[in-house]
Amino acid sequence: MVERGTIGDMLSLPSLLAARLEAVAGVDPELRPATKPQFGHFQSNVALRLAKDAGRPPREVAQEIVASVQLDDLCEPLEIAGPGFINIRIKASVLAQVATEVLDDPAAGIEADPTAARVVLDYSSPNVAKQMHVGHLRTTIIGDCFNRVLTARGEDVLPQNHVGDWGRQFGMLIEQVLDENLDLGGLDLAGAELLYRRANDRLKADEAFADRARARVVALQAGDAETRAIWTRLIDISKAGFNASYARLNVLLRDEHIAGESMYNAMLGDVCDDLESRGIATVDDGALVVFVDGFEAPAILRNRHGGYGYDVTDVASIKYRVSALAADRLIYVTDARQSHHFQLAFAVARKAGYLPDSVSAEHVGYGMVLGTDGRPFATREGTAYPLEDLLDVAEQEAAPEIALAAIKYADLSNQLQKDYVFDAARMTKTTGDTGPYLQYAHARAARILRNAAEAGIEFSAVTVLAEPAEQTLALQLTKLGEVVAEVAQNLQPHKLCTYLYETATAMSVFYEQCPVLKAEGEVRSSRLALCAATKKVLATGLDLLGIEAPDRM
RNA sequence: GCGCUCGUGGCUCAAUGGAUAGAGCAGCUGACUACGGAUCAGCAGGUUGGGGGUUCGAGUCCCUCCGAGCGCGCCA
Repeated sequence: MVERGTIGDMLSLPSLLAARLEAVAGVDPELRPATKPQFGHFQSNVALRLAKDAGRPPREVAQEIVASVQLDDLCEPLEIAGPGFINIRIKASVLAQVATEVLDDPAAGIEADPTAARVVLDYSSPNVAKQMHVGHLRTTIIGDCFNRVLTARGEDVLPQNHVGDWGRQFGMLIEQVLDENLDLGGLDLAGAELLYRRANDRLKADEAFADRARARVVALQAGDAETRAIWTRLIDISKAGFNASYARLNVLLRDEHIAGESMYNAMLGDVCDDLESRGIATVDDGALVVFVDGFEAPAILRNRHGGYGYDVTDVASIKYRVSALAADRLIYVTDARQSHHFQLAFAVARKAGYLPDSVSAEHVGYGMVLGTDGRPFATREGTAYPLEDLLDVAEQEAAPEIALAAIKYADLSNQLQKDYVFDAARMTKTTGDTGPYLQYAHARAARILRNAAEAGIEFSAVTVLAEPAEQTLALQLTKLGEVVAEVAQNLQPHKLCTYLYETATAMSVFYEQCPVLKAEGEVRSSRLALCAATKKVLATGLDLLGIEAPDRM
């Protein structure tokens, strides 16, 4: 048997194996999950690499390692295969023990990062007086997932919703409100968007109106009371609309996370003055700009008309988040097209000293949402597709809880930078690699546990793992912690999706091959414990994706 | 013109420089008086866009070409 303190309490099973192998091999054994079941549970290729330097046959080197490594307490006898791979199979009793540890751990094996720090996470960022559209779906879902994953790792996550609540569009909006003598009390976000369109149409057609709109922007910036009051009302109307969408999406964003563009407005002048006085920013062609090595075009802090663009706003946001919010890590979740902009903003902030080397800054760029025709998802008129309508489309295929799971899983389960096709019929299927399939596997485990409870059958630990399907599932359950750690580091949610899909598949195979309630004695109680651990892992993992795991479907 | 992202079965996607490139969908064969089959088992389907190179080993790294999408100073 394994001594107490050698598993779980101190080291995860893979770390323990790696440490024992390294003690013999002298280098990191690069332990990997086995690529096929017949190769065992884990494999190491260390002999292949050592053999090259030593000028000896790889299998001979592998033999030496196998002969001297101490793994008898954890593993079946090691095997050497192919050109010199060392294949490792964990003992069933050890698998049972680590599976039980997952069951007993409230965090299901997810460990806090000892270097946890403050993460400022920028996502969602809708625009005032516009409904959220398909483009906001991804940033909101992805950001929400990062929020949950990083929080689970013990990070101090501070969401920042960079709402578009400032800029020239407010001149025309407010002027249109005044012209129409509009009662803002009866206006919702959809109505505000119509107002936006009316104002925008008129701006193009009516030069006098355009002049008044420009003057209104000046009044807004100068703090004119009536102008500010209308501006504030438009923001409140928009926030109510955003919150309705957030509630429907079941994401964690709240009003307190709103840090709109207007918040940085007062800082922009100071940033410009600071950078100009230190010679970092220079006047070029009438604009105040910063040239950075590696970038052909400069960042434009202030245009030739004295206006501020989004380069300087994001530089200010970096400065603010590092100094005032004490960020140790900055993450911006926006579409991939803004990649260049953020690399430039980061470079300017580094050059200015606003972003010290101790603080990391990452732009997570995601691809577009395409229709089934392979083109950007848009309305028939070619305008952006409203988010609420998109949810409606999915809910025509499945109940809201299922449809939302389908959408989120489809969004998170492929590499973020790729475009993906929004195919409501496909993503809501309950077979295959979909959100609903994962929910179903969870519901199956829940049903068995429910039936057991009704029958008064008790269980406590995983003790018997005679069947291959049981072993595969048990091993799978122990990997949640490392997968979550990897996602927190690399910000790739699809890795978690893949893991959960494999877990659901392992559960389904177990379900077919290993009757639980029809079994008896210790086998039954062990299988019940395995079901409980599976339910916990699936529910925990789905929650990190922002997906609910109902007990019944 | 420069830069970024991408190119893997009919379709949608995986794959830390490691073994015979894995899944799902669609197609075909099977398994239901069931812990609710919203499932499972199996078959078929691939010279990883082309060509070089590095390596014991390349879908992965380097070079080059082809193709797709997106960016490239005063909109955000």
